Amino acid sequence: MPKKIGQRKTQQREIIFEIIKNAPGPVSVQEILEAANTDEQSIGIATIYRTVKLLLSSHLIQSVTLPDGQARYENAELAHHHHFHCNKCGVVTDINECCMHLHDNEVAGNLIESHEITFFGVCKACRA
Amino acid sequence: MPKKIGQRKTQQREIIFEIIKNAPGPVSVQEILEAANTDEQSIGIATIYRTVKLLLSSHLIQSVTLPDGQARYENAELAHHHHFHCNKCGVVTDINECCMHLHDNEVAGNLIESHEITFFGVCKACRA
DNA sequence: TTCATTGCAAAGTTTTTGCATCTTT
DNA sequence: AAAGATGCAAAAACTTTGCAATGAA
Repeated sequence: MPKKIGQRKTQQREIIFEIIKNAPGPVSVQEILEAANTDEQSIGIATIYRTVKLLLSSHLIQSVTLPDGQARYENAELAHHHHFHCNKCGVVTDINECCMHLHDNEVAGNLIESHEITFFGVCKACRA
Repeated sequence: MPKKIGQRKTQQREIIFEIIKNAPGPVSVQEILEAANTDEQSIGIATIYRTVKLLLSSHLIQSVTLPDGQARYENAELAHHHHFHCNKCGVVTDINECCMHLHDNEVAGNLIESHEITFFGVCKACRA
């Protein structure tokens, strides 16, 4: 399955896609910007926004909108999972367990095809 | 349970809270602004933003983020519920049943304080 | 060499803040 | 009268866009 990112494969696009793929949870544009700007490399904010849009329309990443209203992006190839949002530090991480068992695919007369769960609380690090 | 809105009860705060409470669904800041500015009354945008924050921190309203990424607000007194988003007609409805039983208030080392679930599928009307 | 892509800076949007004035208590 | 709340306008924050320079093919 060839991954096509725009019409040309550039260093910036590779880096941005890698950052999103390797993150422990969905990342915001600000988080991508910080990760993309190190001593060795530097990517402009406009490129980040443009690349995120490009990756979205190529279905290589997908957006996750949590109840905090902040848009975040994650690799589109991930298995079914949910998200945990720390009320203290704001970090969002993936939760691979799914405690919902939809034997019942119907709720209140509606046919359920999928679901998204966001947990809120205090993360492992903030509890310490 | 007395409802305290800030330290003073003002007309603006009453109006904004009423708009949110009486709306048929969660409303955005823009929608509140439009509803609050009629021939008879006029409320500034800064007051809307300030009041929404105040109502949120007083837990009189809560924010809901629909798949369009826009932040919306609803009365917090609605019982614990979730949302169903119809993939066909786009309508969002409340789901009053909660099939999640968090006997376990810890997941992957994180302390769980609350959760939100969004179901996606085909609504009752679209199935007909 | 060609032309898509980048980075900067300017322009749009959205949200917050400072401050003088107004209103609640 | 005192102190919180409002409205305006300015400022800050967040996104998008134009354009000359750059770099992938």
